Amino acid sequence: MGKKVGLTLDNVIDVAATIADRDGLEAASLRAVADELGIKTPSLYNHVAGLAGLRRELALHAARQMSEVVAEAAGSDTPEEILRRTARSYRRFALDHPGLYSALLPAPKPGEDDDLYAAMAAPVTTLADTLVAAGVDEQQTTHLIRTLRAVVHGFIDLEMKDGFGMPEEVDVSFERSVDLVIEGVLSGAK
Amino acid sequence: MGKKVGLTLDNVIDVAATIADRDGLEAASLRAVADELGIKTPSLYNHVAGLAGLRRELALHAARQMSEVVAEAAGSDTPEEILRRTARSYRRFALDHPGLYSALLPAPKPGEDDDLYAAMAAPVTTLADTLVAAGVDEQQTTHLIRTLRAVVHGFIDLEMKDGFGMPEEVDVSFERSVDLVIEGVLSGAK
DNA sequence: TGACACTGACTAACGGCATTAGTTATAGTG
DNA sequence: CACTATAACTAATGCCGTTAGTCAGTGTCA
Repeated sequence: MGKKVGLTLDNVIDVAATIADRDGLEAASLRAVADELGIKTPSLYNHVAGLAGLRRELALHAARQMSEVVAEAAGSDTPEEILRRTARSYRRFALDHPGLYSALLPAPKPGEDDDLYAAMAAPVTTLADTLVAAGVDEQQTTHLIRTLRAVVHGFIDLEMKDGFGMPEEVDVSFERSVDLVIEGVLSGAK
Repeated sequence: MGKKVGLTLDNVIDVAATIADRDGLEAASLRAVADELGIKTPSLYNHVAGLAGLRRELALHAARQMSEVVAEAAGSDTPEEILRRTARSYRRFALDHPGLYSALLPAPKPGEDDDLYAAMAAPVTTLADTLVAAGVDEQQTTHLIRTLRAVVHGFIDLEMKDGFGMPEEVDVSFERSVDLVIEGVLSGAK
């Protein structure tokens, strides 16, 4: 039968990411990915360490893309604008790639998977630098970043899982949520 | 063999909730619940509509408990204090019952499961009433509640999935996040 | 060029889980 | 006391992940 199809890890990840974004992370099973690639499930083990490995690769893939997206947003004028654009980009990525975004949680423990941990920490680090550069007290940044992350992630998660009743004006709500927090963060402890 | 063990729906839910809170929602499988109850998996179908049905019952159970918890917090003096206590109670419930809290998402679509929808809407409705009573413009409450829910849920979700790097002072961060948002919400558009 | 190891596909088999269909004994009701 | 509904059961199917063992094509090196 078919031998040496010439499959690469990137190939596997791309297919898995597509399925995850289309049908949800759960749907990106080894079976589904293998079928889509035209191979049998066990053959995937030559590229990926089982389902857990596939999930890990997806998380890494997502973290890298997210880092790029967030890095692009860092090229603005004022700190407010940087934070606003970062938040918007973050949400846009999540809505465009719900499967990949889901793969981003849970995070690994600090000592457990250094590569993944570093990749996931990158956007947060960028944000931290921005805040410090804006004159925010370094002691406070930890708390402030947590607030920002909480608002943005919470909003996205509720939005994706349909936790909001009325479907309209969600964009407006997001803008207001982000503005409110940014304002509070930058004025409160400068 | 053993017949008529005298099992009730509440029994099933209690066991499932215990497993979910101890080992995670995923671990509350039909198999695990049946084993714990001393019956075989198919027998559960006499009490619950499969795994989806069990999850639905867990969500309903969680929503009712959450409503109680939130309702208790509504008995404070100032609107600020009500909101603060509500946020704290919400988080405490999530940390005490991580499995049940997970079952609370995703929410059903408005027309899909009216009982569950109503149960899950109750805490939000309580909050909305509180805000309006505090003099917040009714037009704005939708946005404001979304902000509050986003911060609280986002914080909890990141906390539970270990999305925060440093383990210490998470309580402090939560208080600051909530205070910041409450302040902004109540002062911004009163 | 030809032997040879490596790679990456395969088949076979197992175990966990959810689900459905069909069976049977118990418990409550007339 | 018979009858019916209930709530347990067994048996069987299918999906999924995983492991072990097999085998053919690919590239390398003497």
